[in-house]
Amino acid sequence: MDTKSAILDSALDLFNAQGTAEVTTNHIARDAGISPGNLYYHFRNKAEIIRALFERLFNAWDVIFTLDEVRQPTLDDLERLVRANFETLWEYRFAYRELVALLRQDDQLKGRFLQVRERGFQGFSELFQHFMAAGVLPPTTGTSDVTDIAEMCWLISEFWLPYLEVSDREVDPVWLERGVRLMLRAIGV
Amino acid sequence: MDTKSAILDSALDLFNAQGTAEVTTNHIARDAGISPGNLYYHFRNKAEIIRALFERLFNAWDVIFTLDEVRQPTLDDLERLVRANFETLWEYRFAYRELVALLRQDDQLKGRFLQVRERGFQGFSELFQHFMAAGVLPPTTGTSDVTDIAEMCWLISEFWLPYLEVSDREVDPVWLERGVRLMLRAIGV
DNA sequence: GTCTATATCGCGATAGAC
DNA sequence: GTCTATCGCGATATAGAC
Repeated sequence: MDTKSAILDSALDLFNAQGTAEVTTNHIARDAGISPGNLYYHFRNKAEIIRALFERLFNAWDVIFTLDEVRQPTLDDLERLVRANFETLWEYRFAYRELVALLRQDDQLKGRFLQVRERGFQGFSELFQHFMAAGVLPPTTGTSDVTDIAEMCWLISEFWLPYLEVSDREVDPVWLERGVRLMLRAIGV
Repeated sequence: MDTKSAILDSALDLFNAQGTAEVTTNHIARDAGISPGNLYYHFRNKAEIIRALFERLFNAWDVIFTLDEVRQPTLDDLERLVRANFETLWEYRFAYRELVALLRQDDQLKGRFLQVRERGFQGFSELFQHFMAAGVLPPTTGTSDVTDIAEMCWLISEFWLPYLEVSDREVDPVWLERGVRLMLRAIGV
């Protein structure tokens, strides 16, 4: 049993349930079944725990957004991708709930996050180029339009879950599907 | 000079700059130029200050969303409304940055917020009915489609600013206009 | 690697004088 | 209505034994 992982598991659960500000290192240690002192053996402070959780999220993204290069992606691929992304964002829901605050508190995290996000968005935009090339999107659509659509989709991807939470709706498969549908509508299919 | 207002002004500035968790009642008192004890004469605790700031936001919304009843609204009205909403949300940007967390911490605030938001969204949806009636939107569009469009626009209204911040872009008139344009595109004009 | 014990700090909140 | 003084608490982080 890896103590470091146990700490991160507990931290994730508690952050998701109560928020990073409310959860103390003592809470995390107790939930993980270790002493507060031991926690500080594995992590220098709470910020480092948060950064480690973000790295987990980045890894999950890597898996999701690494597309099969051998064939042209389809709209089904896009749907699957968005669904997988929703599920991952739900697993790490504390992150986007508090994102602006977390990034301001930690320059190191901010830099890393922007870097990862930028790469992700670029891959996402390329998807749309593929769609145009494959004729899924009308090829007459101008470049700026494609950018608009990609950005619109990205906005939905990132904020549909917070939107549901703010609306006091259950984040369940039905509402997630609605997010997917809204995105497909944005694309115009 | 109204001390209560001075406290709220200081709190708003500090919350926007640093986040509600980082800002203590002592900070607010110092910024407002009063003693910590005096702050507690006017407000029972920090949560009450936050609720008061949300009430200010609600009032601002009231002004924005109270439409002239005598004439049919136009797309220009919609644009103006969205711009005004962006500006207000920027003035109270701490609110949507931390919204999910703030609502979970305070049931009273949560109930009030959902009530105000629900009313706002209903008024917003009615706008779209007007548009259909006035022929700005194609009348053939189904009811569920209109709901989709309204929800899409609402999502943009609420999260375009956080989206900009997460993107590390300046929240300036140019980027705000882009939000408006994205919304008009969602409507299909 | 993990524990217990503890130092240090600062926040939220109250009491009581003016 | 405003101040100063202060209590009580709990959080972060470290020291040192095992």
